[in-house]
Amino acid sequence: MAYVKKKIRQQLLIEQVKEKPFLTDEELAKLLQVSIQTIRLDRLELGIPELRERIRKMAEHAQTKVKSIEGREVIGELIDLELGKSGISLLRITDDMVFAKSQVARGHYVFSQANSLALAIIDAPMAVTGVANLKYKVPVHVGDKLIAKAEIIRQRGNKYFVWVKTRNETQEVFRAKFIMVSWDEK
Amino acid sequence: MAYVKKKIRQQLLIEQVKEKPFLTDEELAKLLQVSIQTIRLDRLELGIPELRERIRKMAEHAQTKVKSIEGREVIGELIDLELGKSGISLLRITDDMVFAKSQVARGHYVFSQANSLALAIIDAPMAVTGVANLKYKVPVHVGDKLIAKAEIIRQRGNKYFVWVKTRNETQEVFRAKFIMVSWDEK
DNA sequence: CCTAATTTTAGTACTAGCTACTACGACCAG
DNA sequence: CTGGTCGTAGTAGCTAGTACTAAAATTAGG
Repeated sequence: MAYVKKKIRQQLLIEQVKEKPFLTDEELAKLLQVSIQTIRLDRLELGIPELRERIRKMAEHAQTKVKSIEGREVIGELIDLELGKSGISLLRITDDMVFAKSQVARGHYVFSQANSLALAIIDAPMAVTGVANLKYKVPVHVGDKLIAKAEIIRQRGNKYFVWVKTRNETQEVFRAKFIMVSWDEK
Repeated sequence: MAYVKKKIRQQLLIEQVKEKPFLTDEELAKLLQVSIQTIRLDRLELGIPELRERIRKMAEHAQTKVKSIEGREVIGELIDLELGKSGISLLRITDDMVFAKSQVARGHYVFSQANSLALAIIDAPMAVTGVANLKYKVPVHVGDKLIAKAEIIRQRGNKYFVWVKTRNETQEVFRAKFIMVSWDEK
């Protein structure tokens, strides 16, 4: 009987910590109606770190997250790249990229993948987007793996005409035409 | 002389804490070649909270930040909104939005502001982007305040035609035409 | 150069929120 | 009734501090 109780309590503990990571052992003990020592033992058994560790990890995670967004020149993962010709990138849609209500991906993530890929395949030190024509064909959902294929179809002076087609597992979801403009440092 | 030194040291302290918030007083003392007590006094004077407080605030911030990104339907700050008609949003370009090399803003930030604003002004429970035509007129730099003005110019069934014009302080930098598609839950 | 003020360092007592450990009593099953 | 699991209790020790007092060092002013 007590054996079962323990498991239930530990389950509750896991839930509590997940929901409210800022609770001290003392507060957890009061919540679960046991002594502090029991909480500590449970944490030890379950491998739950102490309050300070939990908070520190959250803060560290938040920091590295910010940095990784900063340093990322390409949205998504570059799978293949032939500079001056074509490129392929992959982006997995996570739940923070979609609208809470509809679970449909925000348009700018799909755009960002295509746009940054279009930029990446251009063989020039610096370039910016000049013009873009986009067509969203099918809504994209959480879990979808978006594969964007970009191709330079024409080059005229410092202007590059790039086509990007994005597919999920089953169909084409997005299409874009970019005119990218490059320039050398003056 | 020492009066100046103190100010310099406190300035260094502020920078250090800003850059690496995970340093203890002891580590800071070693870095700045003074005793722990001096660091504590400086923190007291400067109103810098202790390590644990700093970390806790970061973690709390990270938590609310995750939620606010989820909840953030609009990139930038909504300044004005007339549902079904028009809207204005402001986005300040920070250094993590630009290319390190050229200091020019990545195209997708400008797009995201416009796209999310176009979406926000539509008076429907759910909508997605269908088609977009973009024109980047002038490169945008760090510090620029982008003011995007969106206007619904035509509505045909569940299709909304939206124009967005984005200016910085001096000129129009971006222009977009969107066709947004709305739908009711089925 | 000496004194006064400022700045820095040293040290103590106390705190939260723990870990790691030992010890004891309750309960329950075979 | 004896062994094993559980929960509880309590101690020592830790980190990274606060809050305080006091002394030493430095510096500026006269």
